[in-house]
Amino acid sequence: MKDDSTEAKILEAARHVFIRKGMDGTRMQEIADEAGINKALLHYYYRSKEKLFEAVFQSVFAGFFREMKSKLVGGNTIEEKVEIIVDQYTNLLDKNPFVPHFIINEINRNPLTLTRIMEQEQFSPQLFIEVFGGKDLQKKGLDPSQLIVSLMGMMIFPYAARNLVQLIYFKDDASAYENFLQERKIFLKQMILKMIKA
Amino acid sequence: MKDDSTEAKILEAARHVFIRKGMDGTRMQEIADEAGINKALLHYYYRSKEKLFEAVFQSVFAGFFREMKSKLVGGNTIEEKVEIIVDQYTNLLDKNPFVPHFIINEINRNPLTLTRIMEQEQFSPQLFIEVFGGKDLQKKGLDPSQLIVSLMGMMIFPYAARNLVQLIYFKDDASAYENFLQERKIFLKQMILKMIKA
DNA sequence: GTCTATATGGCGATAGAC
DNA sequence: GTCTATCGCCATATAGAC
Repeated sequence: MKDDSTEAKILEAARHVFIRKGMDGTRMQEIADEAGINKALLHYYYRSKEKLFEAVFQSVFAGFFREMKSKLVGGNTIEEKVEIIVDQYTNLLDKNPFVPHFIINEINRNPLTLTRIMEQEQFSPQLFIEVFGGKDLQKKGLDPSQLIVSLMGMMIFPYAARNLVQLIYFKDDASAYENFLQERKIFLKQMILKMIKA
Repeated sequence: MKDDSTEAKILEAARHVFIRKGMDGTRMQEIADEAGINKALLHYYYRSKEKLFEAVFQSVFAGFFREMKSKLVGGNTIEEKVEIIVDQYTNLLDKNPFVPHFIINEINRNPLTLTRIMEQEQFSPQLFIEVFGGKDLQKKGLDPSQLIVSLMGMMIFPYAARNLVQLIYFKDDASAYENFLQERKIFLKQMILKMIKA
């Protein structure tokens, strides 16, 4: 049963608007409209725009990290683990395509917000390093952090720069781009395995 | 000899501020302060904030594409070409670390701005596809556009998310991160060659 | 808790003197 | 061309009735 309290409706509406337009670009009126309530109520529940933004950010990324973590415990072979990571990441990005835009803006606004949430959720990059067998990689002369940053870039970029890539490569045909993203899952799994082979 | 006319000083100041804070986050007063002149002068030379922003965007990316293109004509073997692309890209990003942030914001604001400039400068992704030998890749079952999007992601992400990655992996030690980026050049060249091998 | 009305401040833009 | 002063608007935030 979905929480349809006013407070929850506001958070939900704020999530939509903030993710698309960022902190600066968002108007409180727009959030109020989307929530179907009055502007003054926003301030009644969340004292200020800044506080509302923080609440949204918290709710989005606490969930994000929690889900990533829970899925990462499964899988046995390195191939299976790679499959899980790619699928899980793309699932999250398909559901929330504006998250990369949102996160990059907040990184530049206040980098500590995100690390605080990561600590709260006990999420650390060490988790990824272990998944990829950090020791084994180093024996092969591969820096695990270089690999993980590459992985992130390859997965996130087509969403962060979606409008541009879609326009350039697909003449702005959205369904062709969806197809591209779908095929990309297979491509990514292949590439990652290629990269970690000696 | 550097152009120290008022008009040029304004564009330079606007470039700094807009790239860091984006269109919404930038105040005309801040640009005026950085240029050492009065706010009213901004409107004298560039009619509006929007027009000034467009002028900045044009100046940054016309140069960006022109430089990329001129460097891409050199090189013979595929190894040499990869070396050129990685070096050229990282050079540009080292000089303008906030460009990814800037560009991602503008992509979401108005995707057409960028493609218009690309057309002006006769820059097309076909250029990259040719560099990587698109026909050969397809024979190997590799989609050239998937490869190029991956390349972009791997190169750009560590700059777009710099503050976050630096904080997480290097406890916010900037010089350690510079080192990471330096080593990354070698890593990227290795990975790209691995990826395009059968 | 929810609304209408209003205060308060900030920002882009302009007027007009020099 | 460059400045000071100011307009007009819009957005956040609050007051106060219901």
